[in-house]
Amino acid sequence: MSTHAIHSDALAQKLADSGLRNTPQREVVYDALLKKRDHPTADEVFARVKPQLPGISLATVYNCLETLTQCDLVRAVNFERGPTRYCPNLHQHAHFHDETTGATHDIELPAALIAKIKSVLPPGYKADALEITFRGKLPASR
Amino acid sequence: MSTHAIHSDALAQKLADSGLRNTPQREVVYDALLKKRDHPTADEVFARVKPQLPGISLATVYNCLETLTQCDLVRAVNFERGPTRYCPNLHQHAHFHDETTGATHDIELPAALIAKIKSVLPPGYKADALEITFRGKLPASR
DNA sequence: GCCCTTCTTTAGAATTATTCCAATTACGAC
DNA sequence: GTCGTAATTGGAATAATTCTAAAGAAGGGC
Repeated sequence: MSTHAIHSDALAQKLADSGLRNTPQREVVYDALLKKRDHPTADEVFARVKPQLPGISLATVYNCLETLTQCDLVRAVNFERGPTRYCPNLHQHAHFHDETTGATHDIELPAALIAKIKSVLPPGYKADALEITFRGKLPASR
Repeated sequence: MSTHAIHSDALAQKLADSGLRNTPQREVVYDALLKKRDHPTADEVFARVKPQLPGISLATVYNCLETLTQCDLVRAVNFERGPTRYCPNLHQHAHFHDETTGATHDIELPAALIAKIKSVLPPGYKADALEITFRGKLPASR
């Protein structure tokens, strides 16, 4: 079974779990995120799926991204006031936002560190989500 | 010397350092942030300063907040797609965003932990800024 | 297979937060 | 005082996203 098929199954499964239908639009949007993991914006996703589904609308892309986020297949990421970006990496991870290129890199976080960070919360605080973002410049040589 | 005067001096000083002028608008905006540290939006700041300076415009509030941020007197904070919020706490700290009330609480971070977090970055990555946000629910009893 | 209900998609209008712009207004230096 | 720059103002403009109403599939029960 190809990687694509595995992911496609995961999509169908997760959608079914939430009582939602699998549609061509949702498939191509999810596919686009998996194929190029550069944290695209909704607009960028729209541009990427258009060739495969010329009739798709931007509103649908927004709908699909929202649905995928709800199903925990995709994570929405925000950097300051910029447009929301989407990331199919479900692993708990941080983001490094390169100010020179505007690119975003995933930074894996050891589970122990995450636990340690959550432990600074005062008693009674319970975190459902933890968002960690670095901002900086990468040497141009990369 | 009152706390206010100290802060007012800090404002004048920092502005002068950047070759900027101190204006009544900048003073009341900064004052509003210091007086009620609940991470207000630009709109909220606008509403709070209006009584003291009825002629002030929303554009000016945005300008002042931007200026204060540039001078490192204030930090701009973003939660997902919401409006930018402003925080006069310059201490390195994280934010806890309470999903029930929408309130934001500052979480102080030990310097050692910050260092540890930064140390997970691969070689070559240099972080100028680090943003840490928790999202969750606080017991209603608070 | 057909009908009914529900879920999706679509195009375009509407909204929200923010920035831009051009025209005053206010300082500070000389 | 005058001049040049900086700051403020109101309104128009923009960007990203959401809303809305209508049309289009898709299953389930018969």
